[in-house]
Amino acid sequence: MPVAKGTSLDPVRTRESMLAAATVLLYERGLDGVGVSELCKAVGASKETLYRHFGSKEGLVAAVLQARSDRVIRWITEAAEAAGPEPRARLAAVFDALGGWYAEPGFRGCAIVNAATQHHHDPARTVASAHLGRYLELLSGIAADAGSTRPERLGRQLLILLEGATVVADHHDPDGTTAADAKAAALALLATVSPSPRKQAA
Amino acid sequence: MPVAKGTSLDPVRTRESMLAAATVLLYERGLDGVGVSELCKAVGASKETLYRHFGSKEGLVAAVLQARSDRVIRWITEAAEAAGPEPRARLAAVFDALGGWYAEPGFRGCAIVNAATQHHHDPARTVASAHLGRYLELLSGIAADAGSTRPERLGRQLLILLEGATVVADHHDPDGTTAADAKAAALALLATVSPSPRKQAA
DNA sequence: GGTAGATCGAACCGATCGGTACGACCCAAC
DNA sequence: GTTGGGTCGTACCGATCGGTTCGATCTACC
Repeated sequence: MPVAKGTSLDPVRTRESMLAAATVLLYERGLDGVGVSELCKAVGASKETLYRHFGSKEGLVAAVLQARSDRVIRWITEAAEAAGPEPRARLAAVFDALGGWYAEPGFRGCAIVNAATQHHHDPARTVASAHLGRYLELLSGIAADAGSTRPERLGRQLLILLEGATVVADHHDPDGTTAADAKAAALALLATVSPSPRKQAA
Repeated sequence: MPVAKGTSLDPVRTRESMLAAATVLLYERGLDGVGVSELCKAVGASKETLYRHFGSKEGLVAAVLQARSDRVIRWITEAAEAAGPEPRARLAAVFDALGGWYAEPGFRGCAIVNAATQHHHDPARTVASAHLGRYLELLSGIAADAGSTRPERLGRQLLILLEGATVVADHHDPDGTTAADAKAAALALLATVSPSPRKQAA
Protein backbone atom coordinates (compact mmCIF):
# COMPACT_ATOMS: atom_id res chain seq x y z
CA MET A 1 0.00 0.00 0.00
CA PRO A 2 1.65 3.20 -1.09
CA VAL A 3 1.09 6.53 0.66
CA ALA A 4 -0.79 5.15 3.66
CA LYS A 5 -4.44 6.04 3.25
CA GLY A 6 -4.58 9.05 5.57
CA THR A 7 -1.05 10.41 5.11
CA SER A 8 -0.41 14.09 4.58
CA LEU A 9 1.96 13.89 1.60
CA ASP A 10 4.48 16.51 2.76
CA PRO A 11 8.00 15.90 1.40
CA VAL A 12 9.70 18.29 3.82
CA ARG A 13 8.02 16.71 6.80
CA THR A 14 8.79 13.24 5.47
CA ARG A 15 12.45 14.11 5.12
CA GLU A 16 12.67 15.45 8.63
CA SER A 17 10.99 12.50 10.27
CA MET A 18 13.32 10.17 8.35
CA LEU A 19 16.26 12.18 9.61
CA ALA A 20 15.05 11.96 13.18
CA ALA A 21 14.49 8.21 13.09
CA ALA A 22 17.81 7.55 11.37
CA THR A 23 19.64 9.70 13.90
CA VAL A 24 18.51 7.47 16.75
CA LEU A 25 19.30 4.16 15.08
CA LEU A 26 22.68 5.18 13.67
CA TYR A 27 23.74 6.52 17.05
CA GLU A 28 22.68 3.38 18.88
CA ARG A 29 24.17 0.81 16.57
CA GLY A 30 26.84 2.63 14.61
CA LEU A 31 27.14 3.67 11.00
CA ASP A 32 28.02 0.17 9.84
CA GLY A 33 25.74 -1.61 12.26
CA VAL A 34 22.51 -0.81 10.44
CA GLY A 35 21.70 -1.68 6.87
CA VAL A 36 19.66 0.49 4.57
CA SER A 37 16.76 -1.96 4.59
CA GLU A 38 16.49 -1.95 8.36
CA LEU A 39 16.92 1.80 8.38
CA CYS A 40 13.92 2.09 6.06
CA LYS A 41 11.85 -0.17 8.28
CA ALA A 42 12.62 1.92 11.36
CA VAL A 43 12.16 5.15 9.49
CA GLY A 44 8.84 4.02 8.10
CA ALA A 45 9.80 4.76 4.53
CA SER A 46 10.62 2.80 1.43
CA LYS A 47 14.07 2.61 -0.12
CA GLU A 48 12.94 4.68 -3.07
CA THR A 49 11.91 7.53 -0.80
CA LEU A 50 15.12 7.36 1.16
CA TYR A 51 17.25 7.45 -1.96
CA ARG A 52 15.26 10.23 -3.54
CA HIS A 53 15.75 12.39 -0.46
CA PHE A 54 19.34 11.60 0.37
CA GLY A 55 20.90 10.05 -2.72
CA SER A 56 22.81 7.40 -0.83
CA LYS A 57 23.39 5.99 2.62
CA GLU A 58 26.38 8.29 2.89
CA GLY A 59 24.17 11.24 2.00
CA LEU A 60 21.77 10.28 4.76
CA VAL A 61 24.65 9.96 7.20
CA ALA A 62 25.96 13.38 6.21
CA ALA A 63 22.55 14.96 6.72
CA VAL A 64 22.13 13.23 10.08
CA LEU A 65 25.52 14.38 11.31
CA GLN A 66 25.08 17.94 10.14
CA ALA A 67 21.68 18.23 11.79
CA ARG A 68 22.98 16.67 14.97
CA SER A 69 25.96 19.01 15.11
CA ASP A 70 23.67 22.00 14.72
CA ARG A 71 21.37 20.75 17.45
CA VAL A 72 24.14 19.92 19.93
CA ILE A 73 25.94 23.23 19.47
CA ARG A 74 22.69 25.13 19.88
CA TRP A 75 21.85 23.13 23.00
CA ILE A 76 25.21 23.67 24.70
CA THR A 77 25.34 27.32 23.69
CA GLU A 78 21.92 27.93 25.17
CA ALA A 79 22.94 26.14 28.36
CA ALA A 80 25.90 28.50 28.66
CA GLU A 81 23.88 31.60 27.92
CA ALA A 82 21.20 30.66 30.41
CA ALA A 83 23.84 30.81 33.13
CA GLY A 84 24.29 34.55 32.66
CA PRO A 85 27.31 36.61 31.70
CA GLU A 86 29.82 35.42 34.27
CA PRO A 87 32.47 33.20 32.59
CA ARG A 88 32.83 30.81 35.50
CA ALA A 89 29.11 30.28 35.72
CA ARG A 90 28.86 29.75 31.96
CA LEU A 91 31.67 27.20 31.95
CA ALA A 92 30.12 25.39 34.89
CA ALA A 93 26.79 25.31 33.07
CA VAL A 94 28.41 23.69 30.04
CA PHE A 95 29.78 20.82 32.06
CA ASP A 96 26.59 20.49 34.06
CA ALA A 97 24.71 20.12 30.80
CA LEU A 98 27.19 17.48 29.68
CA GLY A 99 26.68 15.65 32.94
CA GLY A 100 22.96 15.44 32.29
CA TRP A 101 23.66 14.01 28.87
CA TYR A 102 26.12 11.41 30.17
CA ALA A 103 23.52 10.18 32.63
CA GLU A 104 20.91 9.52 29.96
CA PRO A 105 20.23 5.80 29.43
CA GLY A 106 21.25 5.62 25.79
CA PHE A 107 24.42 7.68 26.12
CA ARG A 108 27.10 6.36 23.83
CA GLY A 109 29.59 9.20 23.40
CA CYS A 110 29.54 12.07 20.94
CA ALA A 111 27.70 10.98 17.81
CA ILE A 112 29.79 13.22 15.56
CA VAL A 113 33.14 12.08 16.86
CA ASN A 114 31.95 8.48 16.90
CA ALA A 115 30.97 8.75 13.27
CA ALA A 116 34.34 10.18 12.30
CA THR A 117 36.01 7.36 14.20
CA GLN A 118 34.00 4.78 12.30
CA HIS A 119 34.38 6.40 8.87
CA HIS A 120 37.71 8.15 8.98
CA HIS A 121 36.98 10.15 5.81
CA ASP A 122 34.40 12.52 4.36
CA PRO A 123 31.75 13.48 5.07
CA ALA A 124 32.08 12.40 8.71
CA ARG A 125 35.59 13.73 9.20
CA THR A 126 34.78 17.19 7.89
CA VAL A 127 31.65 17.47 10.00
CA ALA A 128 33.59 16.34 13.08
CA SER A 129 36.35 18.86 12.49
CA ALA A 130 33.82 21.65 12.08
CA HIS A 131 31.93 20.43 15.12
CA LEU A 132 34.99 20.67 17.34
CA GLY A 133 35.72 24.05 15.82
CA ARG A 134 32.31 25.31 16.92
CA TYR A 135 32.86 23.96 20.43
CA LEU A 136 36.22 25.71 20.43
CA GLU A 137 34.63 28.98 19.45
CA LEU A 138 32.27 28.81 22.42
CA LEU A 139 34.97 27.81 24.90
CA SER A 140 37.52 30.33 23.66
CA GLY A 141 34.86 32.98 24.05
CA ILE A 142 34.42 32.04 27.67
CA ALA A 143 38.19 32.07 28.14
CA ALA A 144 38.45 35.51 26.58
CA ASP A 145 35.62 36.86 28.73
CA ALA A 146 37.42 35.55 31.77
CA GLY A 147 40.40 37.69 30.87
CA SER A 148 42.71 34.94 29.71
CA THR A 149 45.87 36.26 28.08
CA ARG A 150 45.78 33.30 25.70
CA PRO A 151 42.10 32.55 25.21
CA GLU A 152 42.81 30.42 22.15
CA ARG A 153 45.02 28.06 24.13
CA LEU A 154 42.74 27.94 27.17
CA GLY A 155 39.84 27.30 24.82
CA ARG A 156 41.66 24.32 23.35
CA GLN A 157 42.41 23.00 26.83
CA LEU A 158 38.74 23.26 27.73
CA LEU A 159 37.85 21.50 24.47
CA ILE A 160 40.24 18.70 25.40
CA LEU A 161 38.46 18.39 28.75
CA LEU A 162 35.06 18.37 27.09
CA GLU A 163 35.91 15.68 24.56
CA GLY A 164 37.92 13.68 27.07
CA ALA A 165 35.04 13.71 29.51
CA THR A 166 32.71 12.45 26.79
CA VAL A 167 35.03 9.55 25.98
CA VAL A 168 35.70 8.65 29.60
CA ALA A 169 32.03 8.88 30.53
CA ASP A 170 31.29 6.39 27.76
CA HIS A 171 34.02 3.85 28.49
CA HIS A 172 35.12 4.15 32.09
CA ASP A 173 32.79 5.85 34.52
CA PRO A 174 32.00 3.45 37.38
CA ASP A 175 30.75 6.16 39.74
CA GLY A 176 29.30 8.66 37.29
CA THR A 177 31.65 11.41 38.43
CA THR A 178 33.21 12.20 35.07
CA ALA A 179 31.31 15.38 34.30
CA ALA A 180 31.89 16.71 37.82
CA ASP A 181 35.59 15.88 37.63
CA ALA A 182 35.92 17.59 34.27
CA LYS A 183 33.97 20.59 35.52
CA ALA A 184 36.28 20.98 38.50
CA ALA A 185 39.32 20.73 36.24
CA ALA A 186 37.88 23.28 33.81
CA LEU A 187 37.15 25.75 36.58
CA ALA A 188 40.60 25.23 38.02
CA LEU A 189 42.18 26.03 34.67
CA LEU A 190 39.99 29.08 34.29
CA ALA A 191 40.98 30.22 37.78
CA THR A 192 44.66 29.88 36.94
CA VAL A 193 44.63 32.61 34.31
CA SER A 194 41.92 34.62 35.99
CA PRO A 195 41.72 34.51 39.79
CA SER A 196 38.23 34.10 41.16
CA PRO A 197 36.37 37.40 41.61
CA ARG A 198 36.23 36.97 45.34
CA LYS A 199 39.98 36.61 45.76
CA GLN A 200 40.57 39.32 43.18
CA ALA A 201 38.41 41.74 45.14
CA ALA A 202 40.09 40.92 48.43
CA MET B 1 51.55 -23.72 -2.54
CA PRO B 2 51.09 -24.64 1.08
CA VAL B 3 53.75 -24.01 3.72
CA ALA B 4 56.00 -21.83 1.53
CA LYS B 5 58.99 -23.92 0.57
CA GLY B 6 61.45 -22.54 3.12
CA THR B 7 59.12 -21.77 6.01
CA SER B 8 60.13 -22.68 9.54
CA LEU B 9 56.66 -23.94 10.48
CA ASP B 10 56.39 -22.33 13.90
CA PRO B 11 52.76 -21.88 15.03
CA VAL B 12 53.61 -19.38 17.77
CA ARG B 13 55.61 -17.20 15.42
CA THR B 14 52.88 -17.48 12.79
CA ARG B 15 50.28 -16.33 15.24
CA GLU B 16 52.32 -13.35 16.33
CA SER B 17 53.09 -12.15 12.82
CA MET B 18 49.41 -12.45 11.96
CA LEU B 19 48.58 -10.39 15.02
CA ALA B 20 51.08 -7.71 14.05
CA ALA B 21 49.85 -7.40 10.47
CA ALA B 22 46.18 -7.38 11.51
CA THR B 23 46.89 -4.69 14.10
CA VAL B 24 48.12 -2.29 11.43
CA LEU B 25 45.30 -2.87 8.97
CA LEU B 26 42.47 -2.82 11.50
CA TYR B 27 43.79 0.41 12.97
CA GLU B 28 44.09 2.09 9.59
CA ARG B 29 40.77 1.11 8.16
CA GLY B 30 38.59 0.27 11.11
CA LEU B 31 37.12 -3.00 12.38
CA ASP B 32 34.40 -3.06 9.76
CA GLY B 33 36.52 -1.60 6.99
CA VAL B 34 38.52 -4.75 6.34
CA GLY B 35 37.11 -8.12 5.40
CA VAL B 36 38.56 -11.42 6.51
CA SER B 37 39.75 -12.25 3.01
CA GLU B 38 41.71 -9.03 2.66
CA LEU B 39 43.02 -9.45 6.19
CA CYS B 40 44.38 -12.85 5.22
CA LYS B 41 46.05 -11.43 2.12
CA ALA B 42 47.77 -8.70 4.13
CA VAL B 43 48.66 -11.09 6.91
CA GLY B 44 50.09 -13.60 4.46
CA ALA B 45 48.02 -16.46 5.77
CA SER B 46 45.09 -18.51 4.62
CA LYS B 47 41.63 -18.32 6.13
CA GLU B 48 42.01 -21.77 7.59
CA THR B 49 45.10 -20.71 9.53
CA LEU B 50 43.46 -17.53 10.75
CA TYR B 51 40.38 -19.37 11.97
CA ARG B 52 42.40 -22.12 13.66
CA HIS B 53 44.39 -19.53 15.59
CA PHE B 54 41.65 -17.09 16.48
CA GLY B 55 38.34 -18.89 16.00
CA SER B 56 36.59 -15.94 14.40
CA LYS B 57 37.15 -12.42 13.22
CA GLU B 58 35.97 -11.27 16.61
CA GLY B 59 38.55 -13.50 18.28
CA LEU B 60 41.25 -11.95 16.14
CA VAL B 61 40.03 -8.49 17.04
CA ALA B 62 40.04 -9.35 20.74
CA ALA B 63 43.61 -10.64 20.53
CA VAL B 64 44.73 -7.58 18.59
CA LEU B 65 43.17 -5.19 21.10
CA GLN B 66 44.52 -7.00 24.13
CA ALA B 67 48.04 -7.09 22.73
CA ARG B 68 47.83 -3.44 21.73
CA SER B 69 46.59 -2.40 25.16
CA ASP B 70 49.47 -4.24 26.79
CA ARG B 71 51.99 -2.61 24.46
CA VAL B 72 50.62 0.92 24.84
CA ILE B 73 50.45 0.77 28.63
CA ARG B 74 53.98 -0.61 28.80
CA TRP B 75 55.21 2.12 26.46
CA ILE B 76 53.62 5.01 28.36
CA THR B 77 54.64 3.56 31.72
CA GLU B 78 58.24 3.28 30.59
CA ALA B 79 58.16 6.84 29.28
CA ALA B 80 57.03 8.01 32.71
CA GLU B 81 59.59 5.96 34.58
CA ALA B 82 62.42 7.15 32.34
CA ALA B 83 61.70 10.68 33.53
CA GLY B 84 62.77 9.89 37.08
CA PRO B 85 60.86 9.99 40.36
CA GLU B 86 59.60 13.57 40.29
CA PRO B 87 55.82 13.57 39.65
CA ARG B 88 55.83 16.72 37.50
CA ALA B 89 58.58 15.36 35.30
CA ARG B 90 56.81 12.02 34.97
CA LEU B 91 53.52 13.65 34.00
CA ALA B 92 55.29 15.89 31.50
CA ALA B 93 57.00 12.84 30.02
CA VAL B 94 53.65 11.12 29.54
CA PHE B 95 52.26 13.98 27.47
CA ASP B 96 55.52 14.42 25.58
CA ALA B 97 55.31 10.77 24.60
CA LEU B 98 51.72 11.29 23.48
CA GLY B 99 52.83 14.26 21.41
CA GLY B 100 55.31 12.11 19.56
CA TRP B 101 52.57 9.61 18.84
CA TYR B 102 50.13 12.25 17.58
CA ALA B 103 52.76 13.51 15.14
CA GLU B 104 53.23 10.11 13.53
CA PRO B 105 51.91 9.95 9.97
CA GLY B 106 49.36 7.19 10.48
CA PHE B 107 47.94 8.53 13.76
CA ARG B 108 44.24 7.89 13.97
CA GLY B 109 43.37 8.14 17.65
CA CYS B 110 43.50 5.47 20.33
CA ALA B 111 43.02 2.08 18.69
CA ILE B 112 41.35 0.62 21.77
CA VAL B 113 38.84 3.43 22.23
CA ASN B 114 38.21 3.55 18.49
CA ALA B 115 37.43 -0.16 18.51
CA ALA B 116 34.99 0.22 21.39
CA THR B 117 33.35 3.09 19.55
CA GLN B 118 32.89 0.95 16.45
CA HIS B 119 31.74 -2.17 18.28
CA HIS B 120 29.96 -0.93 21.34
CA HIS B 121 29.94 -4.38 22.98
CA ASP B 122 32.30 -7.17 23.98
CA PRO B 123 35.09 -7.84 23.53
CA ALA B 124 36.04 -4.30 22.52
CA ARG B 125 34.12 -2.58 25.29
CA THR B 126 35.66 -4.65 28.06
CA VAL B 127 39.18 -4.19 26.72
CA ALA B 128 38.61 -0.44 26.43
CA SER B 129 37.29 -0.17 29.96
CA ALA B 130 40.27 -2.09 31.31
CA HIS B 131 42.62 -0.02 29.17
CA LEU B 132 41.36 3.24 30.64
CA GLY B 133 41.59 1.65 34.08
CA ARG B 134 45.26 0.94 33.54
CA TYR B 135 45.86 4.50 32.40
CA LEU B 136 44.04 5.70 35.49
CA GLU B 137 46.24 3.58 37.72
CA LEU B 138 49.36 5.21 36.30
CA LEU B 139 47.98 8.74 36.49
CA SER B 140 46.53 8.34 39.97
CA GLY B 141 49.93 7.09 41.08
CA ILE B 142 51.53 10.27 39.82
CA ALA B 143 48.83 12.32 41.54
CA ALA B 144 49.42 10.49 44.81
CA ASP B 145 53.19 10.93 44.58
CA ALA B 146 52.62 14.64 44.06
CA GLY B 147 50.83 14.77 47.38
CA SER B 148 47.30 15.19 46.08
CA THR B 149 44.69 14.91 48.78
CA ARG B 150 42.37 13.27 46.28
CA PRO B 151 44.67 11.34 43.95
CA GLU B 152 41.78 9.31 42.58
CA ARG B 153 39.97 12.41 41.38
CA LEU B 154 43.07 14.12 40.04
CA GLY B 155 43.97 10.88 38.27
CA ARG B 156 40.58 10.86 36.58
CA GLN B 157 41.03 14.48 35.54
CA LEU B 158 44.40 13.65 34.02
CA LEU B 159 42.81 10.67 32.26
CA ILE B 160 40.19 12.99 30.82
CA LEU B 161 42.96 15.24 29.51
CA LEU B 162 44.82 12.28 28.05
CA GLU B 163 41.82 10.86 26.21
CA GLY B 164 40.55 14.28 25.20
CA ALA B 165 43.92 15.19 23.76
CA THR B 166 43.93 11.97 21.73
CA VAL B 167 40.51 12.74 20.29
CA VAL B 168 41.26 16.39 19.58
CA ALA B 169 44.63 15.57 18.03
CA ASP B 170 42.84 13.21 15.67
CA HIS B 171 39.96 15.45 14.63
CA HIS B 172 40.90 19.08 15.18
CA ASP B 173 44.57 19.95 15.45
CA PRO B 174 45.44 22.52 12.79
CA ASP B 175 48.68 23.63 14.47
CA GLY B 176 49.78 20.42 16.17
CA THR B 177 49.66 21.99 19.62
CA THR B 178 47.25 19.56 21.24
CA ALA B 179 49.77 17.52 23.22
CA ALA B 180 51.51 20.67 24.46
CA ASP B 181 48.19 22.25 25.43
CA ALA B 182 47.13 19.14 27.31
CA LYS B 183 50.51 18.89 28.98
CA ALA B 184 50.27 22.49 30.21
CA ALA B 185 46.77 21.86 31.53
CA ALA B 186 47.88 18.66 33.28
CA LEU B 187 50.79 20.39 34.95
CA ALA B 188 48.55 23.26 35.99
CA LEU B 189 46.15 20.82 37.62
CA LEU B 190 48.99 19.05 39.35
CA ALA B 191 50.33 22.39 40.60
CA THR B 192 46.93 23.31 42.02
CA VAL B 193 46.90 20.52 44.57
CA SER B 194 50.65 20.50 45.02
CA PRO B 195 52.50 23.78 44.58
CA SER B 196 55.70 23.53 42.57
CA PRO B 197 58.73 22.59 44.74
CA ARG B 198 60.43 25.91 44.06
CA LYS B 199 57.53 28.00 45.35
CA GLN B 200 56.99 25.59 48.22
CA ALA B 201 60.60 26.03 49.30
CA ALA B 202 60.48 29.79 49.04
C1' DG C 1 -12.04 15.03 -13.01
C1' DG C 2 -7.67 14.93 -14.62
C1' DT C 3 -2.88 15.06 -13.86
C1' DA C 4 1.63 15.22 -11.76
C1' DG C 5 4.24 13.90 -8.10
C1' DA C 6 5.09 11.34 -3.74
C1' DT C 7 5.20 7.00 -1.72
C1' DC C 8 4.77 2.04 -1.04
C1' DG C 9 6.12 -2.96 -1.13
C1' DA C 10 8.63 -6.19 -3.26
C1' DA C 11 11.51 -8.11 -6.53
C1' DC C 12 15.90 -7.85 -8.15
C1' DC C 13 21.07 -6.70 -9.00
C1' DG C 14 26.11 -7.69 -8.38
C1' DA C 15 29.27 -7.53 -4.70
C1' DT C 16 30.88 -8.67 -0.49
C1' DC C 17 30.39 -10.46 4.06
C1' DG C 18 32.07 -14.11 7.80
C1' DG C 19 32.88 -18.77 7.80
C1' DT C 20 33.61 -23.87 6.07
C1' DA C 21 35.49 -27.64 3.30
C1' DC C 22 38.91 -29.92 0.70
C1' DG C 23 42.82 -31.62 -1.73
C1' DA C 24 47.61 -30.65 -2.08
C1' DC C 25 51.82 -30.02 0.07
C1' DC C 26 55.64 -29.36 3.18
C1' DC C 27 57.79 -29.67 7.64
C1' DA C 28 59.03 -32.07 12.04
C1' DA C 29 59.40 -36.09 14.85
C1' DC C 30 59.87 -40.93 15.33
C1' DG D 1 60.07 -43.76 5.53
C1' DT D 2 56.20 -43.09 7.43
C1' DT D 3 53.06 -40.43 9.88
C1' DG D 4 50.66 -36.40 11.76
C1' DG D 5 49.83 -31.80 11.79
C1' DG D 6 50.47 -26.87 10.11
C1' DT D 7 49.58 -24.41 6.02
C1' DC D 8 48.14 -23.12 1.37
C1' DG D 9 44.87 -21.87 -2.41
C1' DT D 10 40.52 -22.15 -3.96
C1' DA D 11 35.96 -23.09 -4.26
C1' DC D 12 31.96 -22.74 -1.95
C1' DC D 13 28.07 -21.57 1.49
C1' DG D 14 24.00 -18.65 2.93
C1' DA D 15 23.31 -14.07 4.33
C1' DT D 16 23.51 -9.44 3.84
C1' DC D 17 25.22 -5.34 1.76
C1' DG D 18 24.03 -0.71 -0.88
C1' DG D 19 21.38 0.43 -4.62
C1' DT D 20 17.85 0.12 -8.73
C1' DT D 21 13.52 -0.72 -10.82
C1' DC D 22 8.60 -1.19 -11.31
C1' DG D 23 3.70 -1.33 -10.95
C1' DA D 24 0.22 0.06 -7.80
C1' DT D 25 -1.79 3.62 -5.24
C1' DC D 26 -2.68 7.63 -2.91
C1' DT D 27 -2.46 12.94 -2.32
C1' DA D 28 -2.33 17.74 -3.87
C1' DC D 29 -3.45 20.98 -7.06
C1' DC D 30 -5.77 22.96 -11.01
